[in-house]
Amino acid sequence: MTSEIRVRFAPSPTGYLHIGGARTALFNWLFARHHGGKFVLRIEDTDIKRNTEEAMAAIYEGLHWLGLNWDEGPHVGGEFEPYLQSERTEIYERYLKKLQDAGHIFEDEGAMRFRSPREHVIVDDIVCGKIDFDLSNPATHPDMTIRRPDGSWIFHFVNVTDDLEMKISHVIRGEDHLSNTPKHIEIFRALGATPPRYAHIPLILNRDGSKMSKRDEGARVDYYIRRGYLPAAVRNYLCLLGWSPKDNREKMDIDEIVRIFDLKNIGRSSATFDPDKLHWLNGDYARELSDSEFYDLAVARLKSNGVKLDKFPEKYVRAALQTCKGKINTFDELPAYCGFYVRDALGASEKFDATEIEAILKSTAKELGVKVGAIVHPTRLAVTGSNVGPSLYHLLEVLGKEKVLARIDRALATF
RNA sequence: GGCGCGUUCGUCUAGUGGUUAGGACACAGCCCUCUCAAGGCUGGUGCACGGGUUCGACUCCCGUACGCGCUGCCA
Repeated sequence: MTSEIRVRFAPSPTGYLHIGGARTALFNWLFARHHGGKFVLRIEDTDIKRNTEEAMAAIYEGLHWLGLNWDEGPHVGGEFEPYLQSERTEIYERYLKKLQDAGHIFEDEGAMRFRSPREHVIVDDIVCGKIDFDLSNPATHPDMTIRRPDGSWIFHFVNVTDDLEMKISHVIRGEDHLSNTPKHIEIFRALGATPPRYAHIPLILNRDGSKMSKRDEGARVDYYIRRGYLPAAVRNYLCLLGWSPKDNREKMDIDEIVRIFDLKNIGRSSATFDPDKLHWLNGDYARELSDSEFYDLAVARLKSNGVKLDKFPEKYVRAALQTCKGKINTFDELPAYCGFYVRDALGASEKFDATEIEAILKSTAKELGVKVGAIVHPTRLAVTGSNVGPSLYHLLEVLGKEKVLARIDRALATF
């Protein structure tokens, strides 16, 4: 008998990876990594209507982006192949037969139903504690269908069958499944098997307390990919939703989280997703990027936005982007932030450097008896057309003497 | 409706009988400063409500309210 830790993430291919699902996957992954166990990916595509290749690709992409690699599942294979429920029909038939032979199944207008033992079922949940469910009343807990007349399978049955067949030791899933758990335990027992341990994690809600749904753009992982978030930051933020290191730490290295992750430290109440906090945390990660990492990400971002960086000398681009490093929280803010750099170009002249510019502006301000800001602001506006932006001195240096003077002249002529 | 779960600043959370109820995001002010950020400092806002138990409850028990989930031949 092995006591190997085996957990799974079993999403239905809906066309995108839900942020809540991503966190469920993350917690399973953390648990597996912490214990040196296995993280299995299983696609629950019993509902053929929405089972498409693209829908599954969205799940793979999201998990990859977050760095949640699976040890068994699609693409990587494993001892319990296949990992798509649509390809496991024979296994389900076998298990159905088993239940039938043991007298747990009856037919109802062509559908197969599981006859409940009609007892109390105690769910001993790692997060929620012991909960007593009374399933004795058929009126309130009808016998569940496990197979439709057309032969397709119902979630409860195939989910349990696969968990059993794949030797899943711990089921870590959303709390929306808590009420389903006693039914699942009934099937395990009818199959003569010991149910896995359960850990139901709190749900992630919207600002208004509603469940995050596909309608909310922030509910999809691909939204964060598109908006230029850093996967490590999103992952870190997700860890903080429902789980806590208990010592006030927030920004944490994933290796450290793996080291201390414990289901015992998962909370009981649902959490509201806070875009502001994620934005802040992402900024923290962005500021920590090395110059080259920042440069690579920035260039990729600008190019995907249609900016033709090839028209500019790399030296100029590097200098320009360098002044933006540490200023932005997400990369989708970059085009608007530094766009003026590339509207038209001019190489920086040698003597026209930041130190010199700063000295000139400061001495001029002193002569005029005004604060430096009184000069800096108009200059910035004249040169950049905006009252916000990177450090003026560096900005001017990078822009170059000729262009700067030309713009100032033009601005002055306008008034 | 029935069953289940939950309820600490606006949000994420720490806290398991005695704390000035702590941290973070957001917000406001100040400092720094060429702007914006970043950083530093300061500030306000919180234990859903009502009963118990107790010398003493945010912490334990009961109830109420509110929220969420399940109650499918969805997953």
